[in-house]
Amino acid sequence: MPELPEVEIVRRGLEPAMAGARLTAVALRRPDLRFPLPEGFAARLEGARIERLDRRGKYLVAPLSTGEALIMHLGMSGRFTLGGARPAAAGALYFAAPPDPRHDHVVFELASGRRKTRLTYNDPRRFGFMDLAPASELDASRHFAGMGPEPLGDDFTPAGLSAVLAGRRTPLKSALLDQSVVAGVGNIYASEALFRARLSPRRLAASAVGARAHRLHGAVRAVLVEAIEAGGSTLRDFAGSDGALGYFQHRFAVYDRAGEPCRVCGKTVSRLVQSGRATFYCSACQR
DNA sequence: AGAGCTACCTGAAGGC
DNA sequence: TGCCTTCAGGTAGCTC
Repeated sequence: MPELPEVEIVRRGLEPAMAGARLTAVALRRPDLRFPLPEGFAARLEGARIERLDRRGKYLVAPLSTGEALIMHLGMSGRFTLGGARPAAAGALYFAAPPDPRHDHVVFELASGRRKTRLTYNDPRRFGFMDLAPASELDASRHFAGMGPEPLGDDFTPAGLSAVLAGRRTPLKSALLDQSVVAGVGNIYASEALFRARLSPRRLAASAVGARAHRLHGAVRAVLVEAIEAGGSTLRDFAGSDGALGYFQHRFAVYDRAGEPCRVCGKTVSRLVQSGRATFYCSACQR
């Protein structure tokens, strides 16, 4: 489900409830998500105060008063439910979903002063995962070592992008999905960014250097910023913290639009499969 | 070393 | 209506 924009929307929704709160209890419905949870997971969390809620690529990272950080990845279908009061729209994060015993895997009890909140992690496909790592060595942790620059940060530059693409003999679309090239771009926004950059997804990555990399750099940033501003993309059931649905999907230029006319030139949008994932593009606009 | 495939797991949607 | 197949926003780990 979530790529960088959706994870960022979730982060913004959860942060007010999580930052500064204390974890008073952690309940595990099963010993693993996609991977086994780390040894003593609940015990290492209980009693800790959450300092902040950060994002790195598609990961959420919560540094704790214990010196460890809670690392969370939503996989394809992970979602958080905050509170326990009223149903809202179905979503990745919403207040008070009905209990789902089959897929509510982790339940955090939070306390801020005398206010208590429940945060539930639900994940039908169970591709998501959680981990703990020393907060001071996060960059070296197995999840973040080798991860590329944050696309909205200063470390992501046209020259840097050009340099990493230069050595890659893989289709440009596949390179964009590689989290070591740039963090947080997934299948939707890879197609969308390539359309904006007018670059073919089939083009060899090594050929997208110089001015082309410059265009791609700008396109990646623009599409991610706009998607965040739109509250993310709601394909099935993603929603923000207040239950609001993202609406960026209405602005897709090519994603999931195979057979429909290109919004720029009118030619039919094409679909192909690269590295096992669907790619959408306009063969007239993108070269 | 780098690139490409498969596995992982469940639910939704489409075809018949 | 129901059964079957296909597809889905993720990453890790295996092959070549």
